[in-house]
Amino acid sequence: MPVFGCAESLAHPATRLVRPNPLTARAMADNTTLHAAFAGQIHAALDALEAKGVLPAGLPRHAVTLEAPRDPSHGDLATNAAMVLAKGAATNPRALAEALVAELAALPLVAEASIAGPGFINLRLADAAWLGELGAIAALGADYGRSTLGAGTTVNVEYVSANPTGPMHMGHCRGAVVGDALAALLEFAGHKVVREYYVNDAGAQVAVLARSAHVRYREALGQAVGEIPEGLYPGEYLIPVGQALAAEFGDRYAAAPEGEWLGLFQARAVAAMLVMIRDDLALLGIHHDLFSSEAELQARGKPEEAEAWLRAQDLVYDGLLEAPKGKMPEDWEPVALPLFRSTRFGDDQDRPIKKSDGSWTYFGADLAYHYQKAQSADALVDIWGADHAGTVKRIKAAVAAMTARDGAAKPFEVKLVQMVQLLRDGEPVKMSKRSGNFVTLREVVEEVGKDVVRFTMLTRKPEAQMDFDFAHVVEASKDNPVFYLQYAHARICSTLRKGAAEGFAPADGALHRLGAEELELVKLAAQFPRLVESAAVAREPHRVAFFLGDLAAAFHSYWNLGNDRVEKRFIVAQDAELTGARLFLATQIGQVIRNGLALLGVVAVEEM
RNA sequence: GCGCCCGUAGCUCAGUUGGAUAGAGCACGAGCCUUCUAAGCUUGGGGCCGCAGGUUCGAAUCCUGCCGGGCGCGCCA
Repeated sequence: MPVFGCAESLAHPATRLVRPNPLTARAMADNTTLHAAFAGQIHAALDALEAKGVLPAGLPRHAVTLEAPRDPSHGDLATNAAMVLAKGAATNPRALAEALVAELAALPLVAEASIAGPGFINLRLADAAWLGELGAIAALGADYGRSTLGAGTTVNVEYVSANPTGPMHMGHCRGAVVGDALAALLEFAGHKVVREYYVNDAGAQVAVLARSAHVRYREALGQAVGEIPEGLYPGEYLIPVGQALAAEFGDRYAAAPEGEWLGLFQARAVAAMLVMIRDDLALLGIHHDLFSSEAELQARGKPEEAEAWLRAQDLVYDGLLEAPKGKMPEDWEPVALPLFRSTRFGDDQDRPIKKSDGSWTYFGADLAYHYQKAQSADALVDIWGADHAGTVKRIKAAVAAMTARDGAAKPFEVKLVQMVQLLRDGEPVKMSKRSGNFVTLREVVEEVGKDVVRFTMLTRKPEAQMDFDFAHVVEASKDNPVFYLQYAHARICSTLRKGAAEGFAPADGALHRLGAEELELVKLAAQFPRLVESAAVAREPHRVAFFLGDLAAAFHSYWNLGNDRVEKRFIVAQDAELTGARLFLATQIGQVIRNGLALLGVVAVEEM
């Protein structure tokens, strides 16, 4: 991440960056992380070089980075400043690095500053710097890692948005979890977040739902309906809907023409489906702030408004729809339809916003819907299944066009979530849509548990395909990342319990007693605030899961030192001072694990 | 045919948005339990980062073209 890029300046206002020594107890209380503090120090050092005339004033610093080197032997922090700025300073990287090192080495918490390779500057921090971070974790507790990066701007995250025609199934699961974790991550990173669900209650699908409910309604009235007709939803979940309709309306609509009951049954059935969907989502701990109805959007004339404005801009015109590019339908005929000029924004062809019967296409309404969302947010994120990848360009085009209406176009991203293949003992689980025999979210959550489902969905980057094997995700071994992480936390808790039973409490009075191995653990945990920020910027919650895996591994590794060396155990009975410091360390590592798991919506268990 | 995603150890995947000698788990080999949970840890071998060019101080990462896999390509949603 650029030290002085725009994200960084949002997060850490200039006043903080120029503070002479941010690494003080007071700075810690302000939630200044070590990383942010040293970004400021480098800035200050470069200013000093400018003042001395070593560096020309005003060189762009956006490419300057400060990061923890991959190889810990290189030090705690590294910057490429000398390499990046050497050309502009008309000198070579090493000469500039030497000048910069002289400035940085003088800082109180820098133990060592050295030049490496082509001109990297490696900083090794004093132990006190890391021990201070341990104190910061304790002071901030559940807020450790919380960032001001988002600067209070509002991000609307739309996720799930499954058609309200049945229960949630596993096809919806990954997007639901990724969206929900992303929402939590953005909130933690300082954004206001709106969690939104778009209810497609206006299209052909919900008419089919209403007809299906009507069959179940007649069934509830005692009619023999036989097999559910082809093309309708056969699922048994509509039986109670039919019963409720029968109880409410008696036989009034049993033989009535469709026109008399379709709208009514549709509304009743959609409402019932939404109750069911919310219950299903609640099983995963997912709660949206807002359910937006497509039918309502249309009733308020929003698509018409959008069309009128787009026509005025010549972004919608009446034209001939191009033939589909793939396999050609036999009944294809060219028709004139109102088309949005998405080709101007890189799409392959212009896209219809209305059907030939005058009703809105999904896209036509969706365009107006996104404009509606943009009015109350600074940025939009949609989480979609990969099967909708083909429509990304048109909606991005539409949002760019529509939001330009109010000034600059709003940032808008579509995150595609790839398919999950369900396996049972290595064999694909067969799903037949025709019979309505899909694996529901509820079944899976009830079988393996909420935490397992959520964590597993986040153990892969969203755009990579994933297998979900029922046997593997509940396995109690280190092969299973959910378990591995929970086990680390449970170990910490059991250690604290045992310590308490023996009369020891965590204490920060003698943290200097902690050795090199303990500091390694602290250094890793201290990466958490920066990780939160980079994961939020990238909109990638899975990074939190991977970080926690690394932290758990480091913890288990440290723990096992005690196998061979009794003096490295957390509880050293004859040394209360050291035990207090170690238990303090354990407490704070546990805190970071909890904070990370909280972002993922996973409960940290205290014993297993 | 076109668009999007993916291609990294035998397998499953990370890779800090362009940084230093590309990492972890599984599997395979060798070790560690009188213990705060061995449900764990240590250690060894294993790589043309799909291929070929390009951009620059520097590429697994960015650009172009191929190859292979997945998803999609009606006025459906």
